[in-house]
Amino acid sequence: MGSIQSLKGTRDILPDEVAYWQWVEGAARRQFAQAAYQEIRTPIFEDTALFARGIGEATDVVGKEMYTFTDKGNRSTTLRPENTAGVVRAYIQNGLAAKGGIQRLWYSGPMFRYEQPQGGRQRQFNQLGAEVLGSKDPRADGEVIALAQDLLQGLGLVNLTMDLNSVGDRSDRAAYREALVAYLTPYKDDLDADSQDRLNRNPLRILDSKDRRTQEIVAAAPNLSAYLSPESKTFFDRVQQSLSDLNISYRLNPRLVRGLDYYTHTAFEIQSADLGAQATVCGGGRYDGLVEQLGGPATPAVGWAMGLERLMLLLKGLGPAPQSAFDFYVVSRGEAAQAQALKLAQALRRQGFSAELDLSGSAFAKQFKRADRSGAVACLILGEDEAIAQTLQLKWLSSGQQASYGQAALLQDPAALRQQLQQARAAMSEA
RNA sequence: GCGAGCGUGGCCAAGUGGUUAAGGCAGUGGAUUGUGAUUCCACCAUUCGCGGGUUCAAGUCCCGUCGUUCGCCCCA
Repeated sequence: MGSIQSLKGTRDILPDEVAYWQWVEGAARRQFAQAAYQEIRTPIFEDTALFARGIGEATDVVGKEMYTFTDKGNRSTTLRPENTAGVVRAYIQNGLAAKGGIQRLWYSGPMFRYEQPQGGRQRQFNQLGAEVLGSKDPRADGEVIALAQDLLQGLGLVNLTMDLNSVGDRSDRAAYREALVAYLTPYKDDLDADSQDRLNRNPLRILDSKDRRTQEIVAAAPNLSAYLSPESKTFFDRVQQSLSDLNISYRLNPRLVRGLDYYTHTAFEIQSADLGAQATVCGGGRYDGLVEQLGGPATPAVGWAMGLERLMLLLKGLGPAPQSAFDFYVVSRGEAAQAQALKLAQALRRQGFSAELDLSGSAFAKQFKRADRSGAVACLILGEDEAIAQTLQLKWLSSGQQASYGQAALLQDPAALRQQLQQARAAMSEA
């Protein structure tokens, strides 16, 4: 080879695939606008301390997956591995809390984790996310989850399941952690190696180990739900109530423990059986302590993040992305006609039509073949004869019908032309 | 970071040590000097991810390396 390749775990999204991305982005943008969520764009790299403090030193994301480097000013800098910490930082720094009320935010963009790539997992990947800051109302949890569900459903994804759990507040978890460690310690030697390691560092993660022996041991472990305070229990009940009010189905999973330390109370994951080991399409929950932990005022919050590459894998399995057909393909032959075609294409675009100009200069037969494949609704033909007469032929590609127009006359009534295109398009989609 | 599989043109591939690396799709030019299909012809990899080794001989065997796929870990 010798030529430079994209780095491991990164990939190009080529024009054919971009149709899916634009489809998803458009749907998300509309959905968020309807629910009064505003877009926020934060930097792709941040102070390393933001993630260390926000996500938690003991997590795998911080411990072994961050792209961290020292910049020329000797600052420890990290490519964001997720965006909740960044959004919270922006919320605090820009005084959004002081504006009062509830902030509903969404974002979309690349995240970076140094991991072994696999289907549905890359080193640079894109997440779409929603965050509601400033509400401790359990309906906020319901709203945010419904938004994710509606978006996925609107894209035609129906074979998804959602797991739900409450991980309680900080003191609930501390009490549970103690009980869990007490239960697991006698079995220490029977746990898988990773779980043994986690016994001190992050024991809750042992709950969703995939190791069979560990699973057997964990099956009889004390349940987190038994350690929830009455307040936490009530809150979780009300979250579930709001989900059933919204007709959202879910499965209670007492083992669901998410890998980022900031989660409190609600935790959920939306999964697909069609993604192999990377089943989670969307994950999130409540993080009532994070804003304060990062130096802001005590602020309850709830949100989620969706893995767009995983979403694309699912959508590709369902069929092609919807695309609107192109209006005109312009073919020409002869110097004078070619010049006129160039001007014609521009005039069409200025009237709001889409027009692709054939630049090949090859035989008409070849140009028509390309017109056919371009997906255009109609073809405009300018040859030597038309150049002299200042006319053009308009050919409807699906019916083959063709008519002659004066070059100036074609655009005299754009509304009528637009209507004709619409009719031809409708006929195309019927066929 | 660990374990296993795979790497032949833009894409899909045949090839399992012996002279010139099948075939299909796509592409380009032509048969058709002004009309999309079909058909036909021509062109399209001095080289099999990369580097080294074994051999008279390597796409084919060995080692390394890079990439990729699947699983673990973890997550979106």
